Parts: sequence; C-alpha cells; structure tokens
Amino acid sequence: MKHNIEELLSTHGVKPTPQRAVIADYLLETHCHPTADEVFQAVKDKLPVALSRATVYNTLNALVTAGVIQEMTTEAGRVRYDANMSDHHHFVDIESGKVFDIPAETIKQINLELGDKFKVHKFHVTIFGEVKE
Amino acid sequence: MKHNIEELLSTHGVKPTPQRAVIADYLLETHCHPTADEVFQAVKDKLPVALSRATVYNTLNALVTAGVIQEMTTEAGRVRYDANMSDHHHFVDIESGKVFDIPAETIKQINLELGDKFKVHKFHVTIFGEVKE
DNA sequence: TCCACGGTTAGAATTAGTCTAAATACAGAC
DNA sequence: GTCTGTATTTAGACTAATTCTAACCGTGGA
Ligand SMILES: [Mn+2]
Ligand SMILES: [Mn+2]
Ligand SMILES: [Zn+2]
Ligand SMILES: [Zn+2]
Repeated sequence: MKHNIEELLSTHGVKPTPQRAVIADYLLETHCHPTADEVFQAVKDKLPVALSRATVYNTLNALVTAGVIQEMTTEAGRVRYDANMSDHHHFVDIESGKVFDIPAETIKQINLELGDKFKVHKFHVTIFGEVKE
Repeated sequence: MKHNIEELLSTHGVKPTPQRAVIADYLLETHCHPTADEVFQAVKDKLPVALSRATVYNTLNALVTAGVIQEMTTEAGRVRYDANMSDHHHFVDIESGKVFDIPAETIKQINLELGDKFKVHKFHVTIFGEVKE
C-alpha cells in the first residue's frame, strides 16, 4: 500500500477496515477502470480472511457515495469503477476495450448552445477510437 | 403506426414481422429512450398473441445490429434504446432522469488534443443538469 | 465484563439478459 | 393447394450482476 488509505477513507467519512483499505488501495493503484468482479478477483487473496462479494459491493457503493471513487461505463451495461477523481474524460480503444483517462484540459473548447431551458451541471465525453502501435 | 415500418426494416435487411414492427414503431414514436423492459411493457398488449421477452431482446439486438436503433446508457448499468440515429448527444435531467436529445451541431466546437497515439472514431457527450420550469 | 452497533459473511433472492427446445408461420417447389 | 425447409416466436431454463437477509464477528464505551 503506497497510499495513506486510512487517512483518505477517514477524511471522507468512511471508517477504515482491512477490507475497505485493500479495495480502495487497489483502485488507487490501477488505471484499468475495473468491474466489481475484477476488483473482487484482484483483492480477495490479499486478506487473511475470506472476502465476501457483498463486502466488495458494499464497499464500492460506500466509496462512490463518499466521493472517493466514481462509477463509469463504456460498453452499455457494465459498471466500472474509477479512483481518478480529477476532471477528466475517457478514451475507449474499440479493439481492446482498454480505457484511457483524458484530462479535461485536453478538450480545448466545448461550447453548448442549449438555450434557457437546460442548466448544465457537468458533462462527460466518451471518445471511441484506436490506440496506435 | 405512422411510420412505414415494413419498408424501414426491409431496407435494413430485417424481415418485417408483426412483433418487430410494433417494437420498431414504438421506438420511433417515443422519445423516452426506454429500457428493454419498458419496451416490453409498452408493446405487449398491441399484439393479438402473447409476446415473449426473448422476442423483445432478439428484436432489439437485431435492430441495433442492423443500424435501425442504437444502445445508449445514462445511469451506469442500465441499457436504453434510441431510434434517433442522427448525430446527437444526450442531456440527462438529474432530477427526473429524463433524457433529451441534443443535436451534434449544438456543440459548437470540440477540439481534442490527443496526440499521435489516439485515433478518434467518434465521441459522445453526456450532459447532466436540470431542465427549467 | 457486557453491550450495542457497525461491519462482514455465506447464501438466498432479484433482475437483466441469453439460451434452448418445441411450436408456428411462411415462402418457394412441386 | 400441399409439401417442406427455414426463419421466427414462445415459454421457460439458465447465467451473471447485484442486492438482500440473517447470522456472526469485533471493538469501543458504559
Ligand atoms: Mn451502483
Ligand atoms: Mn446488447
Ligand atoms: Zn477515468
Ligand atoms: Zn437520443
């Protein structure tokens, strides 16, 4: 664990436990936007006790609610989790399905002409394409 | 049925059947980006025979493959269907969850500075906000 | 020490979606 | 018009993702 997980969880109002720490730590170190089951597979052997899927889901939902991570989606229907909470968008390699973070500043300008009826809180750009090499 | 469904399906290589026609017709007339189950509920009594969920899913998948409709998603994990095939983005009312189509021209400019590594095929903007009144 | 409470667990339940096998519908051949 | 092969539909079984339930810890405070 390279990150100070306990402090991160505490400052977000989530009581640190070994299960939560190992899940949050995995999410912070990976960049692969894993599904719940990928999180489960990745961390289940890192604890001295058995890990329940219910705990994984409970923890992921708690972390989302606390603002430590966010949900995102690429293919319709598969929920993925992302510990990168900076303002960013996503590039999806249409061949491999791999997801890359694209900083918000990378999108130079996006002007919306939505009229008076729509008040924009935030927007998210999902980009589909190919990664070279 | 206001639309010429049979012709639409035929020109896309989907053999028209009563089940497919009623499903496609519903998708063309609604603007609500329904889920598979919402489609099922909306059309099941419009046929003289019982309608199977399998047929709804088969038809939706066939229409997506044929390019008659597209899948989209707002909340993580729920697949929705959209018969608007024009180039457009989506505005989600964060209170009601209602989805509004935003023509692509509404977004005046979006310049991406992704470098040589990423080749963009398409992108989609999901906007979250409130609808006034 | 005892208790209350939050957290975890295994497994059951639910839900969305796919698969299977049997029944139907139907277009073309005769 | 009948025959027959193929496509479609159907009900229900199945699977996978997620939530729920109820029992079981573990810990900090009375
Ligand atoms: Mn969720
Ligand atoms: Mn699908
Ligand atoms: Zn990300
Ligand atoms: Zn749309």
